[in-house]
Amino acid sequence: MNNKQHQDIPKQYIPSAIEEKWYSYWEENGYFHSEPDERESYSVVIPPPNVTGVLHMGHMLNNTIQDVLVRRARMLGKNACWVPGTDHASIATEAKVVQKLRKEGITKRDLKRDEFLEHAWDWTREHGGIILQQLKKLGASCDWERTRFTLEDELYEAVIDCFIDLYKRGYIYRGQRMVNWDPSAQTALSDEEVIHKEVQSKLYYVRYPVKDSGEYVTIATTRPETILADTAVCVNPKDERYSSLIGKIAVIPMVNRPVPIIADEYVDPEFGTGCLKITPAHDPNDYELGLKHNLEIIDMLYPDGTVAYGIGFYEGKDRFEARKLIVADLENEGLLVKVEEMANKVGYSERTDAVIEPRLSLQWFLRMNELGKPALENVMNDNIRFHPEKFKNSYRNWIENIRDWCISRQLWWGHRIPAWYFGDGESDYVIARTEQEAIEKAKVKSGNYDMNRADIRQDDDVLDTWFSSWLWPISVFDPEFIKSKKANKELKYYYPTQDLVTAPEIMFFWVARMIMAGYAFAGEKPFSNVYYHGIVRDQKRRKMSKSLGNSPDPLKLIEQYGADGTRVGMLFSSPAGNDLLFDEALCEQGRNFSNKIWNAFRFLSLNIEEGKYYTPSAAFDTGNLADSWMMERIRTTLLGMGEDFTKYRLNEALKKIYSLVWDDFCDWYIELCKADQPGQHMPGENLERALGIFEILMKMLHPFMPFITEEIWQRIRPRSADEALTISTWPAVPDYKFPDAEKLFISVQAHVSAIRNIQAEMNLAPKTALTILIKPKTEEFGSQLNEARWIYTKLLPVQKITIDISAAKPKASASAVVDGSEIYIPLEGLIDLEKERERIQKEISRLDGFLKSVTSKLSNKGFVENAPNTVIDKERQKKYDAENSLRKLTEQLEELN
RNA sequence: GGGCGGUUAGCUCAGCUGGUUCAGAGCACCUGCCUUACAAGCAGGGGGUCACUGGUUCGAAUCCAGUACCGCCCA
Repeated sequence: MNNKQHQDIPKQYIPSAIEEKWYSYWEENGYFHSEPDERESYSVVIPPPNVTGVLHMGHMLNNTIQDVLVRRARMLGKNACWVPGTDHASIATEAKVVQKLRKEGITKRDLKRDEFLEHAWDWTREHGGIILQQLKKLGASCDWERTRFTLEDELYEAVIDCFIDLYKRGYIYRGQRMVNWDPSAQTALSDEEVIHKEVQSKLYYVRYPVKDSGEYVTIATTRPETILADTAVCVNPKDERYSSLIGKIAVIPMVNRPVPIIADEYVDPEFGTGCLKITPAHDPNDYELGLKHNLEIIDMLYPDGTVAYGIGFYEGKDRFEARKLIVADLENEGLLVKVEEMANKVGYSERTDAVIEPRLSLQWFLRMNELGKPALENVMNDNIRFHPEKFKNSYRNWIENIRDWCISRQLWWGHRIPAWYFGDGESDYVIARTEQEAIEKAKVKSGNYDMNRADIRQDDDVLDTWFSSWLWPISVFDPEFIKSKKANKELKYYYPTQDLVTAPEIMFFWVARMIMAGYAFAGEKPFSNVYYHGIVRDQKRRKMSKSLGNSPDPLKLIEQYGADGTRVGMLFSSPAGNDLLFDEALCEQGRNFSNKIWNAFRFLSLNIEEGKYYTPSAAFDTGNLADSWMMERIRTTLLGMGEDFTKYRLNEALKKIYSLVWDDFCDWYIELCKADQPGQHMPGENLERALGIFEILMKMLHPFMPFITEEIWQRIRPRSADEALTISTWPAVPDYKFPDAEKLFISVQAHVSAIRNIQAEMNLAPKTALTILIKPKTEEFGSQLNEARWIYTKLLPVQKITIDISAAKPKASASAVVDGSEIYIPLEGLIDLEKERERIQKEISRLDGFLKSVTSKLSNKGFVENAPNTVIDKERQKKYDAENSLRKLTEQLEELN
């Protein structure tokens, strides 16, 4: 390194000036591209964001974590492959397109399927992939040549193949079932897409006349409008209050429908009146009871949630409007007994936030029982590891209570179900990849060999988005695999992937189903580890969302604090599985750290002598205490970080390197490298060693802060394209150890701190030259300290330093006892006796308290008899040391009086 | 209703295998400093009955049980 290239290093780090430069450099040189080779593979598939989405804080966290893992794996010499891509997000995207069209005065109903899809593709082309460009700003080291989209031709085919395959295997069936109906999007939803929220509702008590008796039976309901579709009243057979009613006929109000009063254990006598109205068409439990007791099923709602024709009341009114109307009417007729306030759970659509209506509907379902078995087993036995582990429990709970998956959606944007109908019967359909194939199959199934394309029609519906993304870890590598069953080179090499990084909220939607698909199609897990990170929340613990407007713009954060600073900010308070209370102050801390690193580098640069060239040195001076200590610190930090990474404690690993760079390297090591006199350059060999250490630190920091580390790495010396930091190797843990050097250095640090404390407490001007007298605790320690004299001189304004085991405390001096050694600072004329007494008294009481606890421990018979010898010896040593120090301090105090 | 997790400094959280003064970090706070890099900095400092109660143990923030409160997931 020479100074030519380091002129005019700005005093403050300006990330924007370098981030784009290095990202382009990395990309141009293909560092992120991976091809199968003889190395061990390390693959990660991105949780594909919505194709038309924009980067939010959740993506920032998610992708920062992935990038750290991927970059470190790359540096460990693995063939790292991070596959990026986007999801077509069926319902979310379709909703956006519908909304956009509405603004243009077009309703979906006005359009044919093809026309609508054309609009959707326009929208996708316009907004699609923006998010991937944004990820580059974050530094994400994805293999962009492998970018995938769930609705691209190849992946589309894979999903169709998947449907056909599962149908053949008997896992997919079509049936009339109670589904979650979203009246706003007018589609069925899976159980997972329904969010149950607790709301304040009203419980209405309504009287139904009992036929020919003059009696009434009172039911309680939160949805009185469904009374119109009641087909029974049910009581518990053990409920003596109602036993006389069983078998009689109740008359449904308004519609005057006679219905049976039946008995079933299902009814909870404690709830409401103990009398349950049964509406088989609009409640899942009622539906089951309906089947059991063979009740009539009356559907009273249109798909848009309005009251259907033929019910006789409130036709065309929205369900909630109808609720108000029927309550008023019931009241007028004197049938409304009372209304109670009640908290209950109501299901809402995850996407449209509409209140879900349970609705009887003909849909496609996937049987989950068999698929769930290997998926459960391999998570419970840690073949697939969850981090943190606690999520195994909810995963188990979900799979063990799993119900069949409703996979059809009444939408157009997505993978169209490959079912073709040739009649109106429930089984008048065939499953086929193409229309031609469908015609042939339909001929066979119907026995009508005159069929042509006019006689069949394809199912209008598409498949649930997750029915495509559950194939993601397979299909991104080999879209043909589902059909061919023969893995291509890529799938063989990259599958199973290593780590999946995602949020627990999509554990059921996606993670569980990927695992099922992995075993169902590849016979193998899709990934070995799942890292669940928390949700990014604001200071009030609210989830960050666009609608709340409480989310900062990630790109603005990057602009303001740098990508590196923002990454550090996100990672800092984000242990796995814990929610992150986002605070810009964290990014600020990250930016400050960038600046610190920058200035450490700047300082070293400023020490370069005109015209000289320096080579960073990997060798270090074993005779130099600072070097040995620093290398030991690097060694233990590498070990610690390695352990943190295996446990996915990225924030811990970051904290370790952060502290190594800032607290050790900047605050101590660089200080000790400095020349003796202001204005002088650092000695050449010091500089080269410091640069050598700096290189190691840049490597250790690179996965977390890729941009600034690459910039400095390239500034330290000129590098060819194969010497970029991004593709360099992670530092090996050195096999040499210097625990003694570390120990000694820590003692010296403690001395320096004690002296600084005296300086501060005695209000000495920082430059007041000090005479330091150290009385070491042992002869041997004294000679060790002698070797380290230069450290005191470098870090303190030393006039004279004496290390002498027979030293006596000079008059009017401040003093301290550090680990048995005594330090005296003569302060003739400067000392404030009162303050010094206070200082020492404080230390005495601290030690006194400590001594008491140690003594009581040692005088405890049980302890001495039971504790291991090593522990007892330690306690005795502590007691001895404390007594020793206390004695010295007491003497010092007496001398002051 | 079922399951899971949490409660440690003003705030956000570490504390992993019970044993070092183990009660810690960052931020915030107080004091002093523009010291040959960095005021986005340096040095020094104050601050917690580890939710509560009981148990196990020679020894508990740590293990167990109960209580209170908070959060999440599922029905």
